[in-house]
Amino acid sequence: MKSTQRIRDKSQRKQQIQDAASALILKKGYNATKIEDIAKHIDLTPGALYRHFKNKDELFSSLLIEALDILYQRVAHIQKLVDTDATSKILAYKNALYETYSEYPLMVRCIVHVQLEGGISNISKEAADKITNRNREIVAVLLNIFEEGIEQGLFRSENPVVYSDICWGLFNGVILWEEAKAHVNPKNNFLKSTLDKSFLAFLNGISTQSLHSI
Amino acid sequence: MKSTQRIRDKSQRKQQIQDAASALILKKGYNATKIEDIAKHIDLTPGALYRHFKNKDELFSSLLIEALDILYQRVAHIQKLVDTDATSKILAYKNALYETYSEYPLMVRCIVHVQLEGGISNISKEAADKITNRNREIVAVLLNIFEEGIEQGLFRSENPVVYSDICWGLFNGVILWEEAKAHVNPKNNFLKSTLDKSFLAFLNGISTQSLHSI
Amino acid sequence: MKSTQRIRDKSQRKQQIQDAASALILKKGYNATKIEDIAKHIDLTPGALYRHFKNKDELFSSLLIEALDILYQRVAHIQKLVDTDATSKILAYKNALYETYSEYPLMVRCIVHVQLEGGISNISKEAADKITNRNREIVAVLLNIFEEGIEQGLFRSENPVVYSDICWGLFNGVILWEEAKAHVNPKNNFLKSTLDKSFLAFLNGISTQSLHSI
Amino acid sequence: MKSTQRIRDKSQRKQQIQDAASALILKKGYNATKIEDIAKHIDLTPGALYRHFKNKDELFSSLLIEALDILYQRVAHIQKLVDTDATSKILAYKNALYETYSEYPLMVRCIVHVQLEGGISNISKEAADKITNRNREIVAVLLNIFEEGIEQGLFRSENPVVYSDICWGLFNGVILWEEAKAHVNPKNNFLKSTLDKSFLAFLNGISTQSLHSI
DNA sequence: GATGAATGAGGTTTCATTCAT
DNA sequence: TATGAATGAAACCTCATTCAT
Repeated sequence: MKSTQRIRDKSQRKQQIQDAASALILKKGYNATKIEDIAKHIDLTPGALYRHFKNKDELFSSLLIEALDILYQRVAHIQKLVDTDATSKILAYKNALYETYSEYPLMVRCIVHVQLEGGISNISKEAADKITNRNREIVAVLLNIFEEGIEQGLFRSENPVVYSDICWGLFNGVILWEEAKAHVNPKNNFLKSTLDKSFLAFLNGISTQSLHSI
Repeated sequence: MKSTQRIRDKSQRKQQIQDAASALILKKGYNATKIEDIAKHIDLTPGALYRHFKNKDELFSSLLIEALDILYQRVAHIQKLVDTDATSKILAYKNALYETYSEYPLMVRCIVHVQLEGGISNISKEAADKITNRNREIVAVLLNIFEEGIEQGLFRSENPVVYSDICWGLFNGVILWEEAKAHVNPKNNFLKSTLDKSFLAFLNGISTQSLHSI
Repeated sequence: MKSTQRIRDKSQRKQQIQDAASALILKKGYNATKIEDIAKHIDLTPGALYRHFKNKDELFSSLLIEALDILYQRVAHIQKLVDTDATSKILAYKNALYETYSEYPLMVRCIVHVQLEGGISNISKEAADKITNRNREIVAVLLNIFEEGIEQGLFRSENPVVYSDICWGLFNGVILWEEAKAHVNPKNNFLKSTLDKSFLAFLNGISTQSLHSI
Repeated sequence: MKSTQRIRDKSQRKQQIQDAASALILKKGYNATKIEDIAKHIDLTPGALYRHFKNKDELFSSLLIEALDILYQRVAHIQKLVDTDATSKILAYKNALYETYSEYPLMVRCIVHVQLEGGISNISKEAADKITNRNREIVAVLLNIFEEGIEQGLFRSENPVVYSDICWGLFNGVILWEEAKAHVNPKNNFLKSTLDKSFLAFLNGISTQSLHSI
């Protein structure tokens, strides 16, 4: 059907724009990435781009929302796992983060950008709310796992919010730091390995029993 | 003496500009902070600002350099401590980071900004080099402590670079995350406490013996 | 075809800008000619101008490059003339200079401006090199003619560089002087006539035989 | 006497400023030479400079006026020479030009600058008139010599204005051209020699008899 | 008389966004 | 629906000139 074709085309084009934006922002930073750059990168004109996204911030936030949606699907699934201890769930959570980051490498940048700039200015309330809520949901999962782990006596007794905050800080911080190092010296990319070790160390540090896997 | 007065005036004015810039960037983000905002904030015209800083990026980088210089003095001192084990030194390092951050709250933002934007564009080579070198020196101290700790058998055997990378990621990540939370809800500011706990957990996780202090 | 139309449009607009710039600089001088003046003169906004020229100096240098390219074509052709003595070739060279100047009256201004300001600051290395090289090529032609004339015994024996330097000084100097006079009193414009006489006098002065044409 | 001392001081300071301005403009061009540069160059402050010159253009024009006054004294003297033929007088005129230029190397730049920019904007009517009148007087001397030479049958019959225009163009043009060459390659400075040859060639070209001196 | 920080007006340049074609 | 030139609103930055000290 013609209309289906159209919709697919439109949707593909949208994806194309997002990919281009993602790649360029990743390389040059948000402010250094111009609308015209993005358009040119996929043989489009600035005007055409505005048929798909209301403005630059809306395009940017769409990247974040997409990543957060995928991430949510992945972490939501972890909650439901049975026969899995909290420690493994945290590691699964970390893997979900990492996998989503692999597919949407802009995810961390977006999150940090939002933190640095205190939000995204020119987006609809809906988009802003969606980001806030998804964030909350995603963090809530982590919180739940820590609560569970503490209840089960696996983790030392502590406010689970503290644990979840540390986890998020650790993830974003390590990604950011390793990205920066990889940017300077692209050959030595130990991102995944460092990330894994950081989580193992942290988990080991809050566990009531020594983890053999370390 | 007149000339002394003048020098103090000039130096004070420079500090004033840096303070205003720091406060505004902290509140609104780097790009959203306009030269005119900074100037107005201290009852000055934009032009006057350029007597003290060659351009916006140079002003910005001066904030980072100042913080890094102070930070370096503090961490350099840690290296020389005797009768102090590696674990305590890491905690001292973290405290140095936190204290410097308390005085120069923009420090973390700057570091992250530089990582996000891939450097600062309009600064002199000297300024850029200074930042790079100070950074290297500061990280080198951390690296040394970890090497020492591993050697002494206090920390599990691992590439010390991994440990130092995790530390930096952890510090920046936690600060950033807690800042963002405090921004949304200024009353609940658990930054220091969460940071302390994160380091203790991490240290505990990599220690060969359980740390009693946790 | 649409694209052809577009290209012509773009190219025409570029020409329009150059014409406006040329006219205004001729009237008011380079520094007194503002980007906004040029834009207004052709019902454009300053910003639109930057789609065609990277900056003011690049626009300015484009005027010079265009003139030098045309000039080169004209003088290069003279070299190849057979059955033409060196004296006639010099006169042909002078005519080429004058004709190009007639079409690009900014040519002399540009050359002199470059000499006064010691170059053009904000242009790409390519543009700067192009100017330097074209200049060299154009002067080289004149040099060759003088070498030839000296060899043929038409001109008194002398370093041909001296002759060519004098010619260039003479041309630019007379144009500049007559332009200034015409500026004060537009009615009495003897530029062409004075230029012709100056070259005849100079050629007569360096010839081994009296030139009947004077 | 105290007041005499003061006046001398003031006068010396003024000279100092003029010298600094001259040197800097010569090196960097008029627009690239900032008031603060000039002041710093002689350990002065911008404010102090304005005690001696009403504004930048007034300072600039003072340089021109001083040179023109000296030049006038020198060429006026030539008119009164007896037992000197017109040809020698022209050469003396050229020497006066060159000598003045040697002492006030900005002279040619100023003249050309005025021609390029169509005058000097921010100067008093008196200053502007002084420049115009001195110029006229100086040119008048040259004109007289040519009239005399034509009358005496030394120079070919021609409108003497044409001859004087060519002379001025030749002088300024050759100086400008050679300055530009010397700027690129300071070692090969043939300014004086080329200038002399240019005048000899020109004079020979308009003479009714061959000049032996060439 | 000197100082030099500050002004203020104006310049160049940038770019997200629009809109006639 | 796509085009891409143009807009327009700011931003950064410059510097001759002033003026309180």
